[in-house]
Amino acid sequence: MTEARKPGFSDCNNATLRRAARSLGRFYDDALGPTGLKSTQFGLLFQIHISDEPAMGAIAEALIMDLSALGHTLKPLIRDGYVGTFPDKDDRRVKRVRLTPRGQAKLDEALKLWSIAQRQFEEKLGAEQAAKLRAALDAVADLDLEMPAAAPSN
Amino acid sequence: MTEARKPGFSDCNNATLRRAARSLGRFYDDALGPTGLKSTQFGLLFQIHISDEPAMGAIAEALIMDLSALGHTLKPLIRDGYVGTFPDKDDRRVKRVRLTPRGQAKLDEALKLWSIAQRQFEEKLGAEQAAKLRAALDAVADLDLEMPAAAPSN
DNA sequence: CGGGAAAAGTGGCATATGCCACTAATTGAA
DNA sequence: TTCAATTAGTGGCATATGCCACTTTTCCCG
Repeated sequence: MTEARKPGFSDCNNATLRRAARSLGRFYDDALGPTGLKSTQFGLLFQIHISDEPAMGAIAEALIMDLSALGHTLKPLIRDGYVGTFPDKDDRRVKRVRLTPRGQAKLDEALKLWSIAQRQFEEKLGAEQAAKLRAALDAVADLDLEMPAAAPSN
Repeated sequence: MTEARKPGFSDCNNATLRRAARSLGRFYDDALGPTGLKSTQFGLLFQIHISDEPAMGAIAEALIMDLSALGHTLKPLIRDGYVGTFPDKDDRRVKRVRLTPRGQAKLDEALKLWSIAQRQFEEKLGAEQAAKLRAALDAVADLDLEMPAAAPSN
């Protein structure tokens, strides 16, 4: 049993990517478990940390995620007091985000566990393989994928 | 502007993977848009299609997803009449899944659009790069990732 | 300067995924 | 045979993500 995959199985790049994402996500989630953060939240806190009080749009762009999705994802972090927001001085449409001291502390705590998971993963896959994989993934993410938009705009 | 990523940015394999998944997912979702299926649903229908009336557990294992998550994901597909379930003859705990004629037709319809997206993606990234990437992703997914489980079982 | 277009978020709705606590069936001993 | 352990799913709860329709601000052009 357990012959899970058949030859010619799934050549779908997207399906393969998601499958790996579920697998790896579980691993990092488990590693971060003690902090109470999901790996996605950790990634978000980290992105905010390395940015300078970024606007929501900037975060969404960096992470290639929908702006409204970011807003939703941010809520539990705000509720738990890890991040705070404030309006931009010059453009009242813009909402900037930053870590609270509590959020910074939580990130520091999470970074320790993250680095363990990261190391373990790279031990299994090989640091070079991992680096190549990340590079390939970044290439995919930054690809200019647009549907041909069959219908001429008018 | 748009200097999204800084050097030494995110070395997190998981974050990089998710970012790429969001990006690629959007592309395939757009491509499948006309069918009303999300790329995840397409993948699920396809997995059921290539299996022989698989049990839910078998699908979950193949896709490396949580069994309950699979159950949830299956609901809209059942509601829309694309898949049906029935109890296993020998083990009443087991619930098997199969495509309905309507589901088969929808899958056929989706496959056409999927292949266009797939081709376009591989044109941009390069078929060989894509194949290598899928292989690497499968390797990651099938890695035996386990937390060291610090606490001895008892 | 006035009004329409563009930009940045928000809220609602729907799917994707996970974990946990349970229930129903089976299996494996004693 | 009987009961504890295991297996397969279900349901509830929470986060992750997207799209769409709006609202508020800015921008920019005539």
